[in-house]
Amino acid sequence: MEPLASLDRSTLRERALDALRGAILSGQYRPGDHLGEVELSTSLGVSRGTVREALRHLQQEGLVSPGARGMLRVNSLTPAEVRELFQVRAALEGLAVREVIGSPRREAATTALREALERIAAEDEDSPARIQADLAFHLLLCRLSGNSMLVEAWQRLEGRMRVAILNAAAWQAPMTARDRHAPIVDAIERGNVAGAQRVLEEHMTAAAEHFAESAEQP
Amino acid sequence: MEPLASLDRSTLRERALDALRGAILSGQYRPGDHLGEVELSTSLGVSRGTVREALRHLQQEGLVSPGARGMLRVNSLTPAEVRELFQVRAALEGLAVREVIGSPRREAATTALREALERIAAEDEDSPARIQADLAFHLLLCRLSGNSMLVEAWQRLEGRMRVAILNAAAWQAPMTARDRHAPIVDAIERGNVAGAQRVLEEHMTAAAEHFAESAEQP
DNA sequence: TCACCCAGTTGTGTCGACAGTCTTCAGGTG
DNA sequence: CACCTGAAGACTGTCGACACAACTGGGTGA
Repeated sequence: MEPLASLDRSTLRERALDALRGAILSGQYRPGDHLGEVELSTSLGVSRGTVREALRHLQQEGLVSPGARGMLRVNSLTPAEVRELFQVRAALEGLAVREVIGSPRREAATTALREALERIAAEDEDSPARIQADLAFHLLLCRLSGNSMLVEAWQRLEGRMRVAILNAAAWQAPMTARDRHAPIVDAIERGNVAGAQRVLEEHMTAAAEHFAESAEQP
Repeated sequence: MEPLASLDRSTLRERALDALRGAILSGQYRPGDHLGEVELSTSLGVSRGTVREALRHLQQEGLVSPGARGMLRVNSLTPAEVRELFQVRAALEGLAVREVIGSPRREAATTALREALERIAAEDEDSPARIQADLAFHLLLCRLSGNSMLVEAWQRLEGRMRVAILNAAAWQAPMTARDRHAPIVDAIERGNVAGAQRVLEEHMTAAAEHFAESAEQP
């Protein structure tokens, strides 16, 4: 007789948060849509206060922003903001690259990054899972730096990144292609700080332009 | 007859948030202290729900973190986290420096930064106002980059920075001295990217060590 | 003596209700 | 016809109460 699976101890607030975040990131709510507390609480089957807390959390994540009379709306990013966002990402991941290369665990790190590369390649192009794998690669890079504050800062940007990606109706496969990411890992393996940073920078700039352009013609 | 001053339209939640943040950052609550919803709501004279929302906000700011049974406690940082924090700051402000130097408004920026420098010097050493002015200088640097996402990312770190500073019982005046910051502005004025970044990096490293050491012997 | 059980206390989690505000629109008034 | 006025509707802001889980301390039986 197998042991019982441990019970789900998450609070309603957490589950509501996940549900709302998922609904927004899956495109169920489009940028500009109004998220009413009453409507959401009835459809989720929880009280308004619980929904409210989840919405406030999403607000701090940057997925929704307050409009007139405190009413929350799904956020969207201007092309300029998209470019700015990827600049910040480049700065953060640049630090990550420097740290990874300078760390004694560089070998193990490259191995882990190559595995993440495989997981990207294993997903269908244009699928949400591929986006997830792509972001997971970059997050792993941050984690491998061993800098927990860096990881936190990056994760706080994640919501907005997903908004930017989501707004790009036409998701171009080349953006997640192996040859975009592999050179980064290669440079890390060789211990080439300048090279890794340059490749990363180029990747971010290209991505920024791609998503910024998509945001220009809604 | 002069026009009436516009009324304060802030919500109770915002005021509770400010009050709690101020209480923590002024040292009224020390790291590790338990922040009970009931206690706070009675002393602030608002309902638990309102306090609750403010606490959740502080949680996302990194000022408090959940302990056993979801009870919130005032956060403290380990020396390692302090060093990591300042590394991230260096990366972000490094980007800011690059952007400011590359922007056409570089002259106006240096003027503004020098004014901020004056405001630091105008405050008494070892005073909270001086810490405020110091942080304002760095925030201004980020703002002048024109990158709103950078500003946001920096501000999300601000809470934790203040925790780190607060934990350093002995605030050493040299940390906010003019000769710590002036070289940064000088290098920006000269358009010396590498120099500005190096000075900034040194400033951050020195600050990190200072605050990390203070955190080591509580 | 020690393990166990059982209130009592102290927290947070969640809810439903009331209050206040802004918008909208119909209707009256000059 | 333009404008002011009032009522209705749709929101969010705020509150108090109940439910529930975890720790605490003392009593009980072997």
